[in-house]
Amino acid sequence: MEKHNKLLIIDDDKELSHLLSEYLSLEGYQVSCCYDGLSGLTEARSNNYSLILLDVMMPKLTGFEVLEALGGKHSTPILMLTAKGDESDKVLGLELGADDYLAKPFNHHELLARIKAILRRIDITLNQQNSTTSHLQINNVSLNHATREVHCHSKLITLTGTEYQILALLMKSASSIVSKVEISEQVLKRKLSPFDRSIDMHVSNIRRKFLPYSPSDKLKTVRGSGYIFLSGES
Amino acid sequence: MEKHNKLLIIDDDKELSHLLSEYLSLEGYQVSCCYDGLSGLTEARSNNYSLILLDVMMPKLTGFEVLEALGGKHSTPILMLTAKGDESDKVLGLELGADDYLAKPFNHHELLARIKAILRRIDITLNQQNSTTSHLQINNVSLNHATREVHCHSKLITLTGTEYQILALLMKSASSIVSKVEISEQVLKRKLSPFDRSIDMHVSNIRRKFLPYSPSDKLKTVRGSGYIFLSGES
DNA sequence: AGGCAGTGTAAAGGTTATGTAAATGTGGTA
DNA sequence: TACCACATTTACATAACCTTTACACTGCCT
Repeated sequence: MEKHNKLLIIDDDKELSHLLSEYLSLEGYQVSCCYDGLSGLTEARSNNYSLILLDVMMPKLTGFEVLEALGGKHSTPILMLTAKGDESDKVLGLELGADDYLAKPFNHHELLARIKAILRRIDITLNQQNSTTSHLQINNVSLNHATREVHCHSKLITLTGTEYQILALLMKSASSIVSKVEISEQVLKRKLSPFDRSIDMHVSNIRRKFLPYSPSDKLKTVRGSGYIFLSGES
Repeated sequence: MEKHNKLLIIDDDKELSHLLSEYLSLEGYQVSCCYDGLSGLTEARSNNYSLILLDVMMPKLTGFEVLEALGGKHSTPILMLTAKGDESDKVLGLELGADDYLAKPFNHHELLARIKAILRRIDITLNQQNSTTSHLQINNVSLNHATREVHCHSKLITLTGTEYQILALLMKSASSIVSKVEISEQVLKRKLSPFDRSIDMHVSNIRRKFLPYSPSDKLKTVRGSGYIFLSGES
């Protein structure tokens, strides 16, 4: 993952921009400045920055107008930085798509902390998405929830939706018994009626599909209680 | 993509919690409350919430201690909400992993706007992941977002707008199942009604157009779940 | 041992989701 | 208006799947 360190400051107050620029550079950021809304908008659209610091009161185009022009779902996060501490302005800015809103004069430590917080959240979100692809692996059996694929000893096993859900449930509760009542309610979404053999059939089918790849039966029957996924054998 | 609407309030001030809870419920959020840091921490760890509102001054465990216990990279975003408006406290909270920091007493419109801003940024980050790239290529299929052209083995394939969007969505989410509900909402911009066969038709048409150029079917049906773009074959 | 309830599983039956051709609807354009 | 491109609906065939049935078997009880 590339590092987030390119910042864009859009503010007509050159003195403040330079101060900020200097401070943030020392903190390891690469800072560019625009001194009016119009050129700021163009730069912002380049999608070349990790975060934008945006002032409201500016010639040509106000910060709010820049926000609107970018549309509410712009990919670069925006921290508004303005002299007007008015509550309604804050709400307006945030609703127009800003990610944060800091009133001037501000503490530069707080600004830095807020910049870091926004960028950190993006990193966490991105990382999390990749690991969200929940892999459930026990011994030589692995489930991929995103693709609904099951592998045993790296061989693909094709299960139906119901079979997959039952296996997933048993693996999730590995080493503890799962009753047929539970399976019926959670997977089949119905009460278990006295002579319903569906679950037995599904379990039987799962076992058959695993047979060529696995010597030992992974799904153990607990007579009168339910089934259990065995974790502790090959 | 599921909706972000579960909030957790961790605050020992029951009156405020209830007020907030009521207000946020009206705004469409599903709100839970914890009245001390310890139970709050447990709930927070459940990973069951879209966002957490966290107070600092609490019995048993302070908000800062909760933050530290969660670790700086917790997946659930946290908005700190506290009576102490001290600058250094803000910085501390943000550095410990909070995403935002609002001092009591606060304007409830601002709170709502800040909640929305955080959740919106997460949505944007997730959606954006691949769609930013104007050129998407997987195996021998390539999309050019700018011209909306599709090539397979360098041969131009002409798709209609809807077909293109469906293919793009499937490719963007390559290697994970995309449900018909998602396709309907994101491409057709409407809820999927029970006997709507439009998506099947579009997929069928896409397949037909690819047929002359590609031996293997790239769009796999996952019965009962949706479709998935296969990446890993010729 | 005998009986019985629970289980394994092959086969049959029924149900639902999907593939696709064709008909129909729709919005834009000349 | 007629036409075109496209989206949607209809209709039917098919495949995938789930459930039921039937019978054999197992473990457990007396």
